[in-house]
Amino acid sequence: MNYEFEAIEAKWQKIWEEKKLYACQNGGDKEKFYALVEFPYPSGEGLHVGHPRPYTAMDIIARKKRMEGKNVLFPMGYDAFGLPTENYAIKHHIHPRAVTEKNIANFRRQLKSLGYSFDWDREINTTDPKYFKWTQWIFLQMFKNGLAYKTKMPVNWCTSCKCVLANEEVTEGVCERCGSPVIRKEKSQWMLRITKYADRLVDDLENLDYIERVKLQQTNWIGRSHGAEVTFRSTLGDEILVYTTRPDTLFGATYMVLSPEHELIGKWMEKLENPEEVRAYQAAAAAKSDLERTELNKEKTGVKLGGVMGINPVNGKEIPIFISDYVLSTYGTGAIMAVPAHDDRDWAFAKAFGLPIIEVVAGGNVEEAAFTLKDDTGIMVNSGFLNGMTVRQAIPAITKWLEEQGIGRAKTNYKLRDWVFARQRYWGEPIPIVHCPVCGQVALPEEQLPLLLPDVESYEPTDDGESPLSAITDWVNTTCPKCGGPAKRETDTMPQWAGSSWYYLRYMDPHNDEALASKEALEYWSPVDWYNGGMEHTTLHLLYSRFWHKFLYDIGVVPTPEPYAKRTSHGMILGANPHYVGNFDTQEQKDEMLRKYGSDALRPAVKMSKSLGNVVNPDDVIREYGADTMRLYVMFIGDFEKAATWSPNAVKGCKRFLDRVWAMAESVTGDAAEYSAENMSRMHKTVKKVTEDIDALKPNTAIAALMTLLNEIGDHCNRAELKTFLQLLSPFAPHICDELWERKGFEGICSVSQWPAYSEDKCRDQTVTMAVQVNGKLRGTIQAEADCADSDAVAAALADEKVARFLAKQGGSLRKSIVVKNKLVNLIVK
RNA sequence: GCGGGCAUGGUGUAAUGGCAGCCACGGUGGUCUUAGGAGCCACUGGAGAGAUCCGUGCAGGUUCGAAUCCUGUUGCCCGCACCA
Repeated sequence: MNYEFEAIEAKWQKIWEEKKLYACQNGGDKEKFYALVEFPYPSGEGLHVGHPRPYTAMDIIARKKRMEGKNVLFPMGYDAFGLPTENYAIKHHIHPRAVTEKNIANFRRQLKSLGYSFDWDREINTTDPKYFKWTQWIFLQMFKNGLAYKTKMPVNWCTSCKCVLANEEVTEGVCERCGSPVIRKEKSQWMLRITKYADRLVDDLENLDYIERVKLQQTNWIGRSHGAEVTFRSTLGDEILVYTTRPDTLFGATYMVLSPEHELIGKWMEKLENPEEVRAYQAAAAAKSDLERTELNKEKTGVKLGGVMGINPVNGKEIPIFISDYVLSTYGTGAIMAVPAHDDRDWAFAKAFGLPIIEVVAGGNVEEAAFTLKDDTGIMVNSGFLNGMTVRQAIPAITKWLEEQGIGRAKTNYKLRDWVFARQRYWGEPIPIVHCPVCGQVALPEEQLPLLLPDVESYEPTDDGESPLSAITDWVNTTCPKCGGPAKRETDTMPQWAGSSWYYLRYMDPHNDEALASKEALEYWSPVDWYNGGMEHTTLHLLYSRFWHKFLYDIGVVPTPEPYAKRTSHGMILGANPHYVGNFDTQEQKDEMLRKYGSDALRPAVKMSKSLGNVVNPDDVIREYGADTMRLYVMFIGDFEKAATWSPNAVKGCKRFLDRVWAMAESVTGDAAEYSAENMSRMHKTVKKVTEDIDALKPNTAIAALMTLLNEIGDHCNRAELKTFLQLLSPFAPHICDELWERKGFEGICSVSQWPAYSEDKCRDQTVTMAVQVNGKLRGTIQAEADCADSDAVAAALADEKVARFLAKQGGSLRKSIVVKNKLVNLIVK
């Protein structure tokens, strides 16, 4: 009989579901293991081939841990609030809830068709009121603890989504989601005080088992820098506070720069000699989108404030004050002292405006370029009492002096901004706050949670930037929970990242009505042992959820200071680029592609997209080759951490492998309960290799080892060897293994059988092939007894025919020999 | 500009100081066949008839020995980007 994957996969998926084979318990004698993958956003397009890569990898880990006797929590759910669903609902006049339900049903079907060992009893959905009740509850705790606040501030505004965006959602000045330009807009916004946790979010990374690039990216994003705040005075008498990481260069400050939005400018405006010019510059800066600011950042612009000067506190020198948009109002104090000799941007500005450049750290040529090294390379000059010190010595010395003079202090700054936590859209969690004209912002009493979304006629965002909820007057108008007077509900909703910031906790106890999860469940399962997800979430979801978790830890809700013990990340799956020049034979065609698509035509692989027509639908692959082949291929495609290109041909190779596994199983006869002597070390080696490679997240080489084993023993495999082979393959291709296990009459179900053991001892061969080098170059190989004495190996090497011939030809005598046990002999001859 | 990563056959890749190219795709030849876009077998880094020689982006270095470590350099990818 042939390998009929369609019937087999349907059969086993049904059995697993009916037996609840992969359900786990909260508690028990077994050691717990919590494996987590990022839950998907259930889009209308369905599962992308990118999804099965991380999901299959963690499924393999979960399945192996289960076979190793652990109590494994491996859950799945849906992060279902969000704009695409809402936009689809608007376009097709359907309620977003209906769209969400339809999409989830499709995702669930697709996930089940891949045979993942999720505990389906724990499925969650962030748009379920029973779920978002607790999202709202956490928000209220933050509000009560002063971490959620509303403030008027310039925000990122997407001109197409008509919605504010978090800093993390803006890339190169455009909306990360839709690619439209983002502009700055003054708006009153709910914010979360993530900056309060900045230090802990950086420092606690140290003890986490995260891959290095995730730690680095989070550290860079938080962007902690140490420096000093220094108070300058103006000739009009005001104090101007600046932030600098280089207080050592204070004597070299030859001018100052304020951001165009700085408050002192308004105060001075009356007294300025050039108010028109200043106002014009401010207006121009305000009108620029982030994109324009980014594009124009090479050329420095600015306006000198006429009629006011700054006074350098270290030497009393009067220096000019400029406004320029290279100084950001949102970082530091929005004002800087400019030291052109030792800062690249200040240098460029000084050159453009003909300002003096005073060297205060010797070691470079400040007329040619700024000298910016912050180590012991340079010596302080032109700097009064700092002269002769290195930069490293000067920084604490000047900081101490500033503190003594009462005009400055050490200061730490962060690039991290507070999190803009509101969206002017319908399909999100309502913010459970009431605005009372008497009492102000009032938290909704917890017993009134969840605060449900009202049904509305239209989900269209309004042009004035208000949420569609603002038009639902019977929902908006309410009474104040505090004073009972008339009040209005908050009409903004939470951003998409809200629900996903704590979802891993809900899986621990998903049906709890009393708490987000029981104390016992949280104690038992925390922390997540292994979390795999995309690099694109490093500074968004991953950072946000660490922040929420730390807050929940501080108020005693969760038992651990960090949510995830280990974090790994997968590479993207790319599609073939139809415009790639390598696809074309004639020079004319190549030129045509280059002309049309530019450097894009030089990439063989690109992100899959509908417009390129290179999208692969998992349903099609499963229909043609089966889920086991699909799983195997996405794991075999290449290094898990790197981007990989989908190859329709390579999929066939995985199908062929499974066909051969089927044929091998059918051919096995007899009742051997032990490996044959001939295959002994081979079996043990493969068990070791597969065991270690799964733990090291190298599924590609584990599969290669299984393919090698099949090639080696396929035609003389005994029953014991087949049993182990099926168990090793089972996490990768569970359906075919369970089927063959049953057909061959093994006991129980392969998927939950005990993971095979190996012994180091039996991994060793009796005789080994050793390479023989002469002066480091390979000249032959010898067969030697394993672990033989070095002298025996050398003797055997010298006796080898090829080696002897070479030595005779070359002449000279043996000076030295290096033996690497069981591997190599290197003869040094001169 | 800053931070990180990568570079190996026709292709995806493997080897992380010890026989470069495991495994797979593709290719060539054979076999079976009414047929082969199925299966099976053999070969498949380059040059050479061969013994051999050459070969991991490029140039150096360390080492008995380097794809692997170090220095420099070129190209590509990712993240951040006027963060003082």
